[in-house]
Amino acid sequence: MSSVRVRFAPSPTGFFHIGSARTALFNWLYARHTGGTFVLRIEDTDKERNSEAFLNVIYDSLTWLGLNWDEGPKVGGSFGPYRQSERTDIYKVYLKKLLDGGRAYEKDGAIWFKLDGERYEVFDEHRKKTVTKVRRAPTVIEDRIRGHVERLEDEDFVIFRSDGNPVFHFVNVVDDISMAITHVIRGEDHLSNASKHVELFKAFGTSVPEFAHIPLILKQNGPGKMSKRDQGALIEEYQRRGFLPEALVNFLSLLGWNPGDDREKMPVAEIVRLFDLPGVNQSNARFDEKKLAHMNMAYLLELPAEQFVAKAREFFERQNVATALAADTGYFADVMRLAQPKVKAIDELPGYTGYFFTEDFPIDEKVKAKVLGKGDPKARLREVAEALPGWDLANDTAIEEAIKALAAKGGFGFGDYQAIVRLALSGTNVGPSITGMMRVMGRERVQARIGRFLATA
RNA sequence: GCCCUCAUCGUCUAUCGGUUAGGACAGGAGAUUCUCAAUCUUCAAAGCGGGGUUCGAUUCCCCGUGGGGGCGCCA
Repeated sequence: MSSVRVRFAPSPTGFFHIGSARTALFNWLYARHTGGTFVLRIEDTDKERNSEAFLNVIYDSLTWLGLNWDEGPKVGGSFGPYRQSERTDIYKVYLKKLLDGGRAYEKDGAIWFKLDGERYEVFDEHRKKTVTKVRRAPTVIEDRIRGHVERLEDEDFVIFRSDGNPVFHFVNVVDDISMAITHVIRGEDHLSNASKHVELFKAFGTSVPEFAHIPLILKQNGPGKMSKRDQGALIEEYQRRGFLPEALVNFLSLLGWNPGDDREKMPVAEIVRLFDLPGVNQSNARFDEKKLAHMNMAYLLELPAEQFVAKAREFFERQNVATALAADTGYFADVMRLAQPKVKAIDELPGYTGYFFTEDFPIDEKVKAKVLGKGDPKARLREVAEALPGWDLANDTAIEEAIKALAAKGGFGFGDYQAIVRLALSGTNVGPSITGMMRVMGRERVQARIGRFLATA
C-alpha cells in the first residue's frame, strides 16, 4: 500500500450528479492506480441544506458505479468520524490553534481567518462598500494539472459562522490535515478557493497537499457547466434507465482524461492501470449523451446473456411493465435473448418487445397499408398458416429452410413472406428475425396470430 | 467590474518544433441481412485572430478574442 491518500468529499444537498461522479471516479482511479487509500468524507456542515435522503443517494450512486471507499461512513477507518457534523470537537481544537497563534479573530459574531500583512481600507466598486484589504504577495498554488498558479488572497474570510458552525474552507483544510490527505483531486471550480486553503495550511504549519484541479463537465447544450437540472445530469437517472455502470464509468473516465492512444472502450481494470494525473486534460469537456449511449450499447452487446436477461427482468419489474406472459421466466428470457443484439439500451426493451407479452398488441396502420399494398401478401400468409403444422420450430435454420422451400414452390423468395409474417406476429415492421420470433412464440401462438390477422385485416 | 483558468473536426480527443494533423461519437454514401439494428467499407469535417522566437510552428512567448470558473457567515 502506498502512502497516497485521496478523498471524495461531497455534501448531501441534492441528487448526485455526473460532475461529482467524475470527481469521485478520478480520485478512486488515482487511489487504485497508486495502491493508495480512497476516503469518503461527508461535508454536511450546512445543516439547512443537508438531508439524510441525499446522503443515501451518495452511498447508492458510488456503490452502483463500483467506486468503493476504503475509509468513510459505513466502513469506518482510523481517521474518523467521516461526517463533518460529527467532527465539531476536532474543529474546536484546530480553531484554538489559530486563535492562540493570533491567526483568527472575532467580528460581527463570526470568526475570521487573519491573513498575514499590513491592512488598508479601500472602496470596492463592484460590491459597493468599503473593505479591509491586506497588502501581501500572491499565494502560490503548485497544481499537478494546471502547473504554477498564483492568486492574490488579500481579504480575511470567515471560518466560523455566527451560528457557531464552521465553514467549508476551514473544515475542508482541517479534515485534509487530520485525515492525512496527500492529494486533493477536485473540480476546477475550486481553483480560486485553493489560495484560501493554501493560506490555512500554512497557518497550521503543515505541508500543503498536492493539488490536481480537474476540468469541468459542460452542459450538452447552452452555456455553463453541467448542473443538477440539466438533461442527463443525475446518476440516479442512469441507474433507473438500466444503464451499465461500467459503461458510464468508461465514458466518464474519457471526459478529461485519455490513455494517450486511440483506445476508448476499456475494462475498468485497464483504466486503473493507465490512469495518472499527467494524462488529465486542462480544458473543460462537453457532455455528449450520444457517445454515452454508444458506449452503453457496446457494453450491452457483449454482456453475457444471463446477465442481460437479469438486467431486463429487473427493469421490467421496476417499471411495472411485467405482464402475465412476462412472468414466464423461460419465455421472458428467450424474448430478451432475441432482443439483446438489437437494442441500444435496456429501457428500449418494453417498447421493443411489448407484442411478445400480449395478444392485444397494436397494428401499425401505416406499415399495414404499405405491406398489403404490394403483391398479394395475404396469400403468402395463408400458405404459411397451412404449412405451419408440419414445420419444425425448434431452431431458426429449420424455420428459414421451411419458408424458403415454401417460397420456392410458388416461385417466390424469403422476402415475399418476411414483411407480412412480421406484421401478423408483431404489428410492426421492426424487430428481431421472424424465424427467431416464430421459434420463441411457438406454434400455437404463431398460428393464432396469423389466423387472427387473416380474419380481421 | 476584479481575479484565476482554458483554446485541434459539430462533440470527446491524439500530436510532447518537422505528420497527407490520427482515432472515436454524431452526420453522408455504399456493402451485407428477412425488417430494424449491429457489422464492414467509405466520404465530409479542425489547429480562434494578430504579433513574435525559430531554418521550421497546432506545438514555445506576448497581445487580443472567445469559452469556463471564482469573487457568501453555500459547499
